Amino acid sequence: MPGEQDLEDSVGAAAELLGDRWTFLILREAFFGTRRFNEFAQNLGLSRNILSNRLKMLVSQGIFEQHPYGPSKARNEYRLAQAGRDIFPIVVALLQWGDKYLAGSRGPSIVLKHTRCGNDTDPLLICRACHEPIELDEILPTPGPGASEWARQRLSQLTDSAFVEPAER
Amino acid sequence: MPGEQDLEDSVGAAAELLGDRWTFLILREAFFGTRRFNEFAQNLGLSRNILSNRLKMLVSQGIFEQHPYGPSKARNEYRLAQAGRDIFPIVVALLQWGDKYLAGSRGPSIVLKHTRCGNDTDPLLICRACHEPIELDEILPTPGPGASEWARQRLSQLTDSAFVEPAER
DNA sequence: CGGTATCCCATTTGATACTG
DNA sequence: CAGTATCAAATGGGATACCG
Repeated sequence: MPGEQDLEDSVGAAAELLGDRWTFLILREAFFGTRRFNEFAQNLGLSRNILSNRLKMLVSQGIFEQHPYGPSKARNEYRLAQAGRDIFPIVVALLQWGDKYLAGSRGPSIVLKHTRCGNDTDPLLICRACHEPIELDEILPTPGPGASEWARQRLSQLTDSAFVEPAER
Repeated sequence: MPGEQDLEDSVGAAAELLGDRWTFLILREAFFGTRRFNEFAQNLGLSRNILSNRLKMLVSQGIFEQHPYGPSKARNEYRLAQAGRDIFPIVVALLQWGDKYLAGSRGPSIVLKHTRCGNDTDPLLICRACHEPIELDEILPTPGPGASEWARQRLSQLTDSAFVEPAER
């Protein structure tokens, strides 16, 4: 069991839930159109008991929805529900980072094509308010309504751009 | 040992590297300005041997840089290197998803303030080419230069918006 | 085909103790 | 403070066998 004050924020909770050796891969498969149990198992090469666990978890979290199909509806397809579709930005962010730092000399294995405009695209994060690109040193985390007292304390001590190289202390 | 064809893409590689129970939390701490061994240990409540392992891994991956400090430079600070700063979009994406689906009734624990424009912000993903927001059903993954033969095969079979609800098969 | 149950092994975890 | 070493316990993994 971890310390008492972790998981207070959504990063922790989301990482705890999704940050699993297989979960992201299952999700990636889903974004590639995979829907059936055996397709997941074969494409990823994971054993079926684990797949069963993960799928069950993901359904219980509202990330996948089961859709019976086939003769007498005896079988299930796993389709992304809204909570699952909303994971796409996370997958994109992982893809971009991996391409930049892990892809090796051959270059990225996957390129995202934006069918709306026809270009290969490299998604960019902007501020929804002012439409400028998000720069790390222009973002300050502040306590929100759900912040614990501990988190509130910590966050309110942050000065602007806390991560910027500090003077030697 | 997983199947033969997994980890072919950057999502898999990045998830394998970062998708760990503690790694994301350590990174989040770093984005909050934490730099010292004991600060990490205390704020996260993880045991020091594990922290030691993770930090070593993150340094070896170029995510953190060690900066000696203190009397006789005997101690190390862990600062985000460029590869580490570039993880910020992933953390933001996790935060947004977590806030939306896991935060509960109290609301998000962390709000990102864009100091440049002064607003609390909810970062948005847009296409770098046409500047329109990224919609899941307008993105098609295509094989890139580093794609394996297997990945190339699979991706080239994807039709437009593969994840969209299909007709019953 | 679409799972579930069982079993065994490798790894990881966290407590604790120790060192410079 | 900043780690490393050790170790028992829990966990997670895959193989296999089994069921509707």
